[in-house]
Amino acid sequence: MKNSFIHTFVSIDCVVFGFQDNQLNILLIQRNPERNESKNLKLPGSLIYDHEDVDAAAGRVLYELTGIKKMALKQFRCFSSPDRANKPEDMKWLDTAYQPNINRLITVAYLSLCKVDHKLNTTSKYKETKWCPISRIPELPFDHNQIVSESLGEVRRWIEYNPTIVFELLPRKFMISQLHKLYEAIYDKAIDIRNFHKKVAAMPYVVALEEKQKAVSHRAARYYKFDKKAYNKLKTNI
Amino acid sequence: MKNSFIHTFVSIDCVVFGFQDNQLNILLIQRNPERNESKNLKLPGSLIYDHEDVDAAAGRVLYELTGIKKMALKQFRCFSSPDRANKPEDMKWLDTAYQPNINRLITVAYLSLCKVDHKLNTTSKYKETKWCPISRIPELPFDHNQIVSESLGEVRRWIEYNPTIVFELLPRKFMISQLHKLYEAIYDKAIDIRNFHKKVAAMPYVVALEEKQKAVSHRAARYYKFDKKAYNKLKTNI
DNA sequence: CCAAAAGTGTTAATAGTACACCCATGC
DNA sequence: GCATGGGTGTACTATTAACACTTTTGG
Repeated sequence: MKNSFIHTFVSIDCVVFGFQDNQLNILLIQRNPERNESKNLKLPGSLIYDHEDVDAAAGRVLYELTGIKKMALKQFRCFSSPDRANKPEDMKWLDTAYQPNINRLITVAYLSLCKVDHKLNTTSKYKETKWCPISRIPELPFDHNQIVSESLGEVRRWIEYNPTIVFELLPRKFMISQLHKLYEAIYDKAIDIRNFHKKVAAMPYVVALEEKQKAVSHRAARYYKFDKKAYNKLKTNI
Repeated sequence: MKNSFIHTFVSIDCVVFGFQDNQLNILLIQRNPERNESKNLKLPGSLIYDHEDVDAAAGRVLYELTGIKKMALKQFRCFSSPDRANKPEDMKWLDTAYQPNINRLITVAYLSLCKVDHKLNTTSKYKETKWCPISRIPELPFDHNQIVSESLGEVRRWIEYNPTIVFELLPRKFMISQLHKLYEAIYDKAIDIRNFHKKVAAMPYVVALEEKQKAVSHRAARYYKFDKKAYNKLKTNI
């Protein structure tokens, strides 16, 4: 090679958020499922195939992981430091997982959102997965810790111009209290519950169901659902 | 190659905005300076060197273009369609400008902002440059038209969380009317001038100078400047 | 009747929008 | 004195923030 332009493999890595125990969690996978070590978790990701663009690759990885064909997905940044894949253990893993002599690897980071109670596809290459609270992310390979640390801000920005994506994190039927806790987790601050009720009441796309909570030792909460049609109608009217 | 993971060159492309004649303009360069054809303009960009990450490459291109070492810069999206570099004239240009047989090329798009009266570096490889109004961008190579079409929305989002970047587009000393026209151009709508004065008055980092316009056949406008220290102080107080 | 969480209204402050006239200057 | 663009204030509206008690239910 005469010049020194990079000629490189390209990967995508997904920061998949879930909501559990009133906290945001991130989905991590075991890098080497056979060895069940700790300190062996990473973000789900993949090299990109010839026929794909990066969005398609992210969609593929998420499909393999969750079985969902069109998950909410957002590209947020390309990570390309020349040093990002030169730790010995990371190079060794690339050798065996993909192919030897990957000298450089840039990655395009994606956000996605997933209901934690969704059954994950354990027949795929992602056999061992783990929801990990964002406050306790272990040491990860490559620059995955940096990717994770930039992701929450991106989720907040994403919600700014598409407030409906938060419902990807909740069950179909949810209670206002769940939505409330979710917002508190995302923005990491207390939100007044009365103002919050008012705010939700102003969202025509959050509709009350007849159904209520059962067998709880306090006043039963009403269930709500997200109505996509109502949202689209709202958007086209603006 | 046994498998079909992409092994590719990577470039960056910069959408450099300028403000001229009350319109946003984008800086385009002649692809082949010797042939001074029309329909031969492109976004400034470059392949990435071994020692660089994408931010550094964008900084390098902008430095070569403008002579400014640390231009305001924002990565906004990776463009990676398998088809993006397979028009015959684009492949031919890659052959001569870089090297033969570049089978695939992904690019990372950047935003930047530049004062249009800044002298551009015509001793570099970017000899022929042109400020082109965003309403009249010609047909560009690769997917540069798509990149441009996504860029204005990104500029708006950029301003959302860093309102100071707009001053990159104005002279050091500017009049409220210039700032006003700039906002109108960016948001593509009329903005009431009285409310705008109020808004500017509420920005402690826009400070009035003693100096006024001279030799104009109407009341002379006051000059203002952007005070970065005042902005940083404000930010740390929040 | 008590514990536990659900649900509900009012007021104050702030930010945003609409709107029209006088001012300074050169010619 | 007139044409040109500069600069100003007030009233209305919408949005956001602060704040505490009653309701329902199971045990």
